[in-house]
Amino acid sequence: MAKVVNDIRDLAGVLGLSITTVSRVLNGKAKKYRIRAETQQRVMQAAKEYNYVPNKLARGLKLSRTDTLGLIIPDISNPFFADIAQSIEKEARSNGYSLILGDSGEDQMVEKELIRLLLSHKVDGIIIAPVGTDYKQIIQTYNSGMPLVVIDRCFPEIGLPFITSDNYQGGYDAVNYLISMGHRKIACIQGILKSRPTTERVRGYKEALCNSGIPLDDNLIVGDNYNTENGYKQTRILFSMEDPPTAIFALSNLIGLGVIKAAEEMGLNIPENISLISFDEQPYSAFLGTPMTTIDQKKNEMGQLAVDVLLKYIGNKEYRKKVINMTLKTNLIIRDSVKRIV
Amino acid sequence: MAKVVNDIRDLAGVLGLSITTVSRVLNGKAKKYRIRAETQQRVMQAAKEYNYVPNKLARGLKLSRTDTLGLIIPDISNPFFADIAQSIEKEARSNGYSLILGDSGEDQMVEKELIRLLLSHKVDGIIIAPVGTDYKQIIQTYNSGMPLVVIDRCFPEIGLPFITSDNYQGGYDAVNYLISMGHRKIACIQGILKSRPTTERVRGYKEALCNSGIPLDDNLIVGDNYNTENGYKQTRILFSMEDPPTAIFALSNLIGLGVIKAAEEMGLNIPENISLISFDEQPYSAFLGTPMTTIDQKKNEMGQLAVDVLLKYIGNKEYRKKVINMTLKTNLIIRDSVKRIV
DNA sequence: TTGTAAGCGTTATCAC
DNA sequence: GTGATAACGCTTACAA
Repeated sequence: MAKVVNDIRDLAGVLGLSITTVSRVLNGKAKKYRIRAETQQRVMQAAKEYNYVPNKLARGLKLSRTDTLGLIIPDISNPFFADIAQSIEKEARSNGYSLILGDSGEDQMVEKELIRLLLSHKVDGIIIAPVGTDYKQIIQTYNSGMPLVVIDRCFPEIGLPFITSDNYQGGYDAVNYLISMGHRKIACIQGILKSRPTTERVRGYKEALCNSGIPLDDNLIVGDNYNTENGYKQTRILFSMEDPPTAIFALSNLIGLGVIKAAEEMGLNIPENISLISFDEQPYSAFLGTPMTTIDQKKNEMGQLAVDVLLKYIGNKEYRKKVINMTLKTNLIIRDSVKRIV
Repeated sequence: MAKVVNDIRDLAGVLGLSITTVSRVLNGKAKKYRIRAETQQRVMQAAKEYNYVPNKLARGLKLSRTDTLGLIIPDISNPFFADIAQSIEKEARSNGYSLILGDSGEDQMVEKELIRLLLSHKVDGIIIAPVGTDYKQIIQTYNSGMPLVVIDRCFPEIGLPFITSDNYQGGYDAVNYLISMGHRKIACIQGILKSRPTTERVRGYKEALCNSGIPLDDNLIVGDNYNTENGYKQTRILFSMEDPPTAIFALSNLIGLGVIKAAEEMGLNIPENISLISFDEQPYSAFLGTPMTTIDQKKNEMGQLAVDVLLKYIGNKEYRKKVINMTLKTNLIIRDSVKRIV
């Protein structure tokens, strides 16, 4: 490896060929231009030998295509999003795309900044699980022509393509199960207030109660964040009431963990003193102090579908006219955290 | 917003200024070139109004700098790496860098492909938690001049900058604690065999035994992967022996989960029948069936330091001569998964 | 079957 | 104070 090759120009120089020919071979257009088999061989071999790596900046500038997707999520340390990110990265890569990752930290301002960054990096498309409260910039980005798919925290009212779980049904199933186990005083600890997963799960919660003729008690619908602290805090408050609920419906795995922490501190046993059902199945769900009854979401499918839909938008401008809205079934996993009461 | 501005050229056109002037203002070189305050105002305002986003491809091509870092990790669904990724993304962004994420899936071939991709995207630097067995391409990338920092799975023998936990001390502390609780027959379920965290933790394990005069039994050192399945499988095997260990040292949080699963299936109680201590503290560690005694690593610090060191390499070519090797203290968190025996 | 040259959107060098 | 222009590395009409 005597000469160092930084360029397609260098490579062409070494080979005594023109840049054009080298480029054609490297891009698999050899037969289209009837390039001699021997020439082809030599080019391929030299590229390998000199470890030539094409410059995607230059390529992108010329082709208006960077082979790069952007992903924005609210919290990668939440295993729900980590799993989604993993399936997205895998699906993207197997289609030849690299992934720029942004973690908004549930912060609207950071989300805005991240979108700008992705635009300036000229990503070919964006997958975003938004903070969930303000969609102005997202819709604007979409309308500017950028292929974009929303996951999890969707805004169905504004015609953006999205892929999400059937949060209504999940909420309904969870609460209906609690009711079938004899519970009537059921609390709901919400995630971010105006986010779709929260509103839909709460809608399912209400509908399940209603269908069983259980009157709604607004004092039992509490909280405003998907994180552990919120689960902890709200549980402490709920159980300082004179007539606490017999069951809690936690709207995320992290909230569920917070409930457990609070219960432990208060010397309350799950499910003896509190029944608990939580959104998001996790590897550890089965191994908790009380194996937890959960609502499982199809995270892998969500990620994969998001990429596949996005790639269709990218590959076919006409496809944009079809607005894709997918809703994925959830799955109730029954374990031991809900007690049958009389 | 009548005219759509895609370009600095368009922007200059709208303003009736030259591209040069606009570029200068936008890059904060206004006073250096003594650009009139009014002109400056007009440029800034128009950029905002027309929502001009600079093209980082063109910029990168010109400046040989993309404001982009690459991160390669073996498994983002492992919360240990998810946490690290989060701190890296945050630290990178707060320094003006975007992050390209690759998940190698513990696959050497994928890792190679990902490195190539990062190179072709012309990232300014790379942070990598390698699969851990083959470092040929990594060292080659480093030697080619690419700023690069290795985390977690380091190769201290080859002079690459790295940041890792003090895995030896962590292993020593864990096993020493088990010994102090009366255990003498202690199994160790390893992660990937030649990876540094495994070899170092095992070294700590051996040293602790040795210091207490407990003879080494190679049959108790088993397994070869950081995942749950390995923990499960090895525990099943260990407890099919006629004289099983009284304690298990699990070399990752996922392995620990596998141990729990196996124990449950075999009707064995933790810590009554098996004592367990596991590497990696997680949010759920305290809430498991038996709250788990763990070795905590400073994940946030690791991510932050990795970025900071990398940025120094990027900013100062001379800095390369200093090879940075950092080792972060671990922390034993005692809970209930280890029983005192006589 | 291969080569020449323009252009992608920026920034930096030189000129005015 | 401001502007014209070359160059970054690549792809692709257009030539030959």
